[in-house]
Amino acid sequence: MDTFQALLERRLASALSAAGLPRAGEVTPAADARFGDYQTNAAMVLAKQRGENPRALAQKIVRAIEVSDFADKPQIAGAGFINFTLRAEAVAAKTAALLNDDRLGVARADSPKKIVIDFSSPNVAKPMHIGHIRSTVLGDALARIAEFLGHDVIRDNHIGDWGTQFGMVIWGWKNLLDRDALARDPIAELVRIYKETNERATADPAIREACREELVKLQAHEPENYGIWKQCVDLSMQEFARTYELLGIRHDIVCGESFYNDRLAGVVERLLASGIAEESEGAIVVFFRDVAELADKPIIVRKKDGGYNYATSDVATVDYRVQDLKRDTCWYVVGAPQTLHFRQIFEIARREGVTADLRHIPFGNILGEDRKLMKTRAGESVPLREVLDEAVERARKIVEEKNPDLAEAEQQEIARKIGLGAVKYADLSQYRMTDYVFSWDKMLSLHGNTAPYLQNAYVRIQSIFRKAGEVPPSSNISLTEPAELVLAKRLCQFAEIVPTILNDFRPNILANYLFELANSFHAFYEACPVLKSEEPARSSRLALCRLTAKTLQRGLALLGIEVPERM
RNA sequence: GCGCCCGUAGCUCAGCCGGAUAGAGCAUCGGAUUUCUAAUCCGACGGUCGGGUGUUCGAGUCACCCCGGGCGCGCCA
Repeated sequence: MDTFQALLERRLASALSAAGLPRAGEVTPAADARFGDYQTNAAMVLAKQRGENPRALAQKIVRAIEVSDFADKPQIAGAGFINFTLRAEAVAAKTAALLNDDRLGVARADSPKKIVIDFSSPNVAKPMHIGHIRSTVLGDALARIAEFLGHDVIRDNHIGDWGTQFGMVIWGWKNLLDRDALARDPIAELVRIYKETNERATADPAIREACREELVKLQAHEPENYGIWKQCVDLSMQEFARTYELLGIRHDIVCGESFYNDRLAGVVERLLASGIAEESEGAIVVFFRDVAELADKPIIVRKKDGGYNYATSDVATVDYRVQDLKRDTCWYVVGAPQTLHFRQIFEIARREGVTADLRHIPFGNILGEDRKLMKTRAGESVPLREVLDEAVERARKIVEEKNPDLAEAEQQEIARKIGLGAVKYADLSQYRMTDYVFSWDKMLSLHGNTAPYLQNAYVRIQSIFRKAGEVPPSSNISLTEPAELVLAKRLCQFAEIVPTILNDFRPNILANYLFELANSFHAFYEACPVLKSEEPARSSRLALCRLTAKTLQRGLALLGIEVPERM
């Protein structure tokens, strides 16, 4: 099923060909409703290329183009724009067709990719904190969208489960561990022993040395230390799993840093053999002398003490994803501060002949109301679980106040959908690079571009259907009121915008669309009574409601957000 | 020093490959309810898009130079 945009592009191409002109320009949604629904700049682009008059070229194109089966006669305006206005019957027919399409008109990708998405990536022996929201929620949404578009997606949790900090964790485990505390709250106890060990090591060189020895034993896979490490990983994973379950997020594989341990020596040998890496000041280093931005920014792949660092394991990770997982596309949903690191890693991969599309998808920070990095009063990062629990609790209070008659269990379930939806949407509705200010009042507001506002539109529709009782689903749609036409056109645009999200990894494009859809629906709801209207308007409006609900539900699902039936 | 990101209404933010008179929400002010969830809608007010130069028929968007803020840059991850 073609979108109107795709249809117009095809008709434009035919017209250009018939007029003896090369393909040029594009069809975009009109900037403003008074210019119709779609516009093309083809005449202006051609005029520039050929040094001809744009309006004359536009005339030529308009004479050659055939759109009368779904649009009014194209209008020429401004410097040479050609504007198209859809006919209401065509919009009605398209809307009716969408009702019977599970994909709501969204085409599958022409060439499906085999993608691995690296997202969330928390650190073992530390709690997930507010800073993990963006990677987790953004990566999950991109995975859902890519899958819906027909791509083959593997979700990989590249957990931080290896590194020098484990020397201290193991020393603390052996000397400071409180078993009861560990049973009560494993992560908190691991954090406590790590912090205390760190303090002692700072003050006492003997303890510092002992920690180093524990680390060396771990790296040699000495059974006791390896066992302690494994317990730390398992306990952490259990904790992460609870958070992911609450969020409704899953991974297909968990290949953390330790997964690559036995591949690191091989990576360095290979880089040395190929001349990509060289020895420098005792370390093994890759220089990028021929790349201007990287010329003075080498990267170490083996420390002078013989140890490897995360650059090494990231090179090994590229290998595994491309060769073992057979991926042609790798997305790294990792914060903006790591931009340089990934440029270096990708440049190494390029030198090794990797042709897969390696993409760092960076994002900005979450700020507190003071516009500084969000922290607790004590100056520590805010645990993610606390944020999510508070979101649900705040939503519950609102539901309780607005809808006291609902059973408590239902209130709780609604609160979960609203609270978590609010947190996710606050993140996804913003361009990923902007640092955004975390505000409970804003994200839980029923006004404006928020999850509850969108969920409310869905709920109002469900309420209509509950009142309507048994209605045979009709796809007889006639659009007479302006608000009906605006809503129907909006519904047709879903299929146009979804594929564009992945151009630059911007789920906020979808969020903005859904906000506008909900807006159009609310306007329709005010202007057009549904149940009290006469046939055939009643059936037609019910059909519009049904498609709106389906589109809201599907769109929010692509963002990882659920809809309640009441709220 | 080198590099990356951000700077749009009083506040919080949209604005995808350059396209027409730059849009929302909050706040402020004014309206709408015997009506399907007013948990909503409609309207008004509000802008030298940080500054400048350039490319272009056309620049918030592209290039270069400044200013301001954030972040990163050989042995942490």
